[in-house]
Amino acid sequence: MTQATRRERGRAATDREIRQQARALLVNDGPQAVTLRAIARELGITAPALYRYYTSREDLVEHLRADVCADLAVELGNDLAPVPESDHLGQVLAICRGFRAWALAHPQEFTLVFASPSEPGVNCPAGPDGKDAAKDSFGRIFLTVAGRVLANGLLSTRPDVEVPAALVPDLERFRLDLLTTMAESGVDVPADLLGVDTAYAMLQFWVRLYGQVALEVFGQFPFPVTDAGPLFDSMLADLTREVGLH
Amino acid sequence: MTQATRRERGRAATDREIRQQARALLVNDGPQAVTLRAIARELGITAPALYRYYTSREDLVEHLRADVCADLAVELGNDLAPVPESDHLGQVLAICRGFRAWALAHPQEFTLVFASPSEPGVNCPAGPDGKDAAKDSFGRIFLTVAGRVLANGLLSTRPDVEVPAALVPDLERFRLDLLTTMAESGVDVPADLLGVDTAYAMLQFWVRLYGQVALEVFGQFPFPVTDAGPLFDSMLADLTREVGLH
DNA sequence: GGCCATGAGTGAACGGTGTTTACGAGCATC
DNA sequence: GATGCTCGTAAACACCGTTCACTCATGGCC
Repeated sequence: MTQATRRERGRAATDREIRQQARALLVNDGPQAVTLRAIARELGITAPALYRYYTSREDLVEHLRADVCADLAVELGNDLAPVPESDHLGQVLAICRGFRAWALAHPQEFTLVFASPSEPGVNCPAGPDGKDAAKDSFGRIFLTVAGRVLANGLLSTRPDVEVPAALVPDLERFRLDLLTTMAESGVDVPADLLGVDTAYAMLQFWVRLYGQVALEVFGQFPFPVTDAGPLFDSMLADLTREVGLH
Repeated sequence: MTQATRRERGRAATDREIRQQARALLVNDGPQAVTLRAIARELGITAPALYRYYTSREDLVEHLRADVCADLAVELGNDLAPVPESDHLGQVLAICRGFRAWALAHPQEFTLVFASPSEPGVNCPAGPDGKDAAKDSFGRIFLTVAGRVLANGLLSTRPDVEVPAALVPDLERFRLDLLTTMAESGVDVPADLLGVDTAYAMLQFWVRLYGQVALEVFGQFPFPVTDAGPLFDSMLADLTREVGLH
């Protein structure tokens, strides 16, 4: 079981503790509170000791981002679990509502992961294939649901919206990426069911979902909204209707 | 002209300089670089002197937010100027594109003003009427354009989308707020042209505009996008079509 | 014109931060 | 048992926001 040596186990344990405490500070007191000295204090060690685990504070925060993503992924998985796999609309609604609920419940984490203005490549510790390794676990769960919907031929792109020509090359790459990712997740999507138009529809879906959630988290309504829930559901209904999901 | 005394003029001048330097630091080196000591250093004074002007660093940042808003408002005004007032669609496009361009060109400022996770009341120095005084100048310019469109009866809400019942009270307040604000801006909008459904449409318009811009600024696309411009224009076309603007 | 309150700015200090460096104790291995 | 490697410490440096006691020019008032 634990082939790791005694030292390795100890190291892994404190590493877990570090991230755990960092996370607690982030949630309870905001991002400016996640400070090396505070983390060390909670663990009963001194700040420089943390440099045995992370090269800098920013490095730690980066790993924190990945942790948050992973947690979000399992949380969305839990939201998805009670919905029967055959209820495709229900699954889509569950994951979208789950994402919103998570974001509203964890604004600090949401900001850290989804609203940090950083040039690409700095923010995300890219995996060996150049992809964002951290957010992948989160994206995968979205794509698994989307894949199941696609595999059942439940999506119908609107013929009246045409894909902007300038986006076609990017979308083509996205399409291939989707197909491989879905295949990895065990969902077999016939390639002809996922055209460039479908990829475009998925992009637009995400844009609106992300946008609505971000607006809610940052409270950027043009007037005080007592309950944004119905607004979100209205948007969600519009969204599912537009992609032909019923 | 300058009735102010010598001291008052000096005070106002250094205040301007403070905000100017703070702004420069924000733009060039990010929010964490706008530090009291750095600002003071640039001005050739010491940090405690800044406390004669602002009660704390947070207070200064708050005023910085207002400055940014005001600048955004005048910039949008400039974008709007070359478009003839009769070209309503052109005005709407100009202001939306202007907002996007500003956000992409000033990500730090955008984050500061539009993506800071803060409970309401803390963030914005509310005016005497309880409204967000800073963002008002920015919202007003949007509303002026919207008002002109409305006054000409160019908006047609879709009959197939119904307003969520839970939002009606909020929307009613928003509607009245809109009418008074538009009247203040010199645009006379007949009250019957701005129903709750129209207010809802305007809300949705803003949600999608804000959402798309935020997504672009934070680069949260599910795949690398070489040029997001066409995507934005596509969304904008969709948006104007949905509100019946042609 | 002289007086004095006021207000801008200073310097030192306190407690906090990230980070580097030199050093010591303990574990794993030969 | 000696050796080397790893985790952790203590001290130090350079910053940061903020407070406080202090100067000193300014501006209103007699």
